[in-house]
Amino acid sequence: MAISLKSEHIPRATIERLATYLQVLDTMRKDGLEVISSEPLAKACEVNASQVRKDLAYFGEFGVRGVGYYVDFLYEAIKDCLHANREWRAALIGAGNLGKALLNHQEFRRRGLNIIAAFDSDPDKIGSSVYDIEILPPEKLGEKVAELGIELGIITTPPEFAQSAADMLCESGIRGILNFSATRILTPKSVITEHVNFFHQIYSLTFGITLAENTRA
Amino acid sequence: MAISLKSEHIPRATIERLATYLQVLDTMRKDGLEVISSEPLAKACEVNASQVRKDLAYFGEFGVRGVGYYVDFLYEAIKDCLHANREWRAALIGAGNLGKALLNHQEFRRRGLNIIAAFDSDPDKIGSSVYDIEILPPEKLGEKVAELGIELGIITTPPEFAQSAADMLCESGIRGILNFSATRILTPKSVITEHVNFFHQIYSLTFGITLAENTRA
DNA sequence: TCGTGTGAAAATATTCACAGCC
DNA sequence: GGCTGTGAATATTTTCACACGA
Repeated sequence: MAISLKSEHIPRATIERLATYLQVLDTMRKDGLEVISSEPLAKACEVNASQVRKDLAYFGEFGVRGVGYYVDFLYEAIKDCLHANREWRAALIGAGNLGKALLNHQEFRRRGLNIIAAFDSDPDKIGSSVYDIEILPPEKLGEKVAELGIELGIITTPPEFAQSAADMLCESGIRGILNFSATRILTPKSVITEHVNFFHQIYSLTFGITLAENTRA
Repeated sequence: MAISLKSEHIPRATIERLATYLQVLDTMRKDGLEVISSEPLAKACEVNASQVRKDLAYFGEFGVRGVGYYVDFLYEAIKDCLHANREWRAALIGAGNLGKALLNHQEFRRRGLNIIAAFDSDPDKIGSSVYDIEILPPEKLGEKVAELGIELGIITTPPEFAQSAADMLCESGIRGILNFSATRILTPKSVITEHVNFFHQIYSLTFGITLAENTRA
């Protein structure tokens, strides 16, 4: 499917919601649901129904008036919108607990994110294999990125090594970085960086719970 | 420190940014920096300087005019704002790869999130220990939550078990849920749920990279 | 003088309401 | 008849610009 943007700028919040719609549609698809309208889809995602329609309208017309959206079709359409309808190859730096868990995260593979190379500077780890992926020394990064056509980098190192991992990834010719480390990293504008910080949600919980307790009182 | 809200409603985006400020201030603190002004702090977080000041203004006045913010003081103040200045106890359901990684995630402990109980329905896992935490059968959940004063639940099960894990957590008297599973879960309003979905960031990357490629052309 | 704290202005995002189409 | 797609109205968030205080 050819997706052409109807608007110059797409809000970041829209991209995040599209990812949520995908997740919910995936569940609905597995449950054998064939058609869904914006109202129940919105409810499942805890957003407003016109929000759903507006988000989709940035990219095209995917529904049928009077009917709703065909689940399979919409699922594929949104994947197209996000350019998630192809394999994306990634290299991971930092084979600690989290890194190893991500290396074996089936959900990534199922959705097209293939982590096909892993790096760590610990000599005890180098040479060992984690779920069929050999841990290589960081010096091999540039070589592997070129050889395997890797476009994404995933950083799961301790914070003190995160920036140098980012620098190496940028130099290797990668296009985007997913940073799971407990620090912010800086990259040139040509490399897009996304930060995954569990404390966003954790503090939303601690704040929200305490707020609820205090307003109830 | 006593924090009193200056405004009824705090934007969710503000809470997320406060979590980011904390992360950056933590790094600055480790680097021995004592005073910071909104401008460089904002730059490190990739936001606008008045955004930083406005976010803080929801909670109080933490700076010194003409000087800036004392790093240590601001760090503690923000933790107070988020109610992150105390231990929060959590139970984890689903001792797979990701669950185990989180059980041993030092960053959680260091920042006050203690996962002190873990549950899994797999008989092969029950009774084994992951980093000193014994894996218990789900039937023990209610008992442990009461006994240990657990307030948060973390779901790391496969998607098909996530809702029932959520139901059990709600019934056990937990206050908030952090859902890492690949599906949305529904909870009563009295239990706050936060969804962690790595694909928010992954799709932001795939979308952003492809957009950059196309507009460059 | 310098940088915070904050109303006012601008920009952005969300929701409404209904025309249009199946 | 029912639900999408969308312009217009609303609400929210961000940024500006400057008064204020160290």
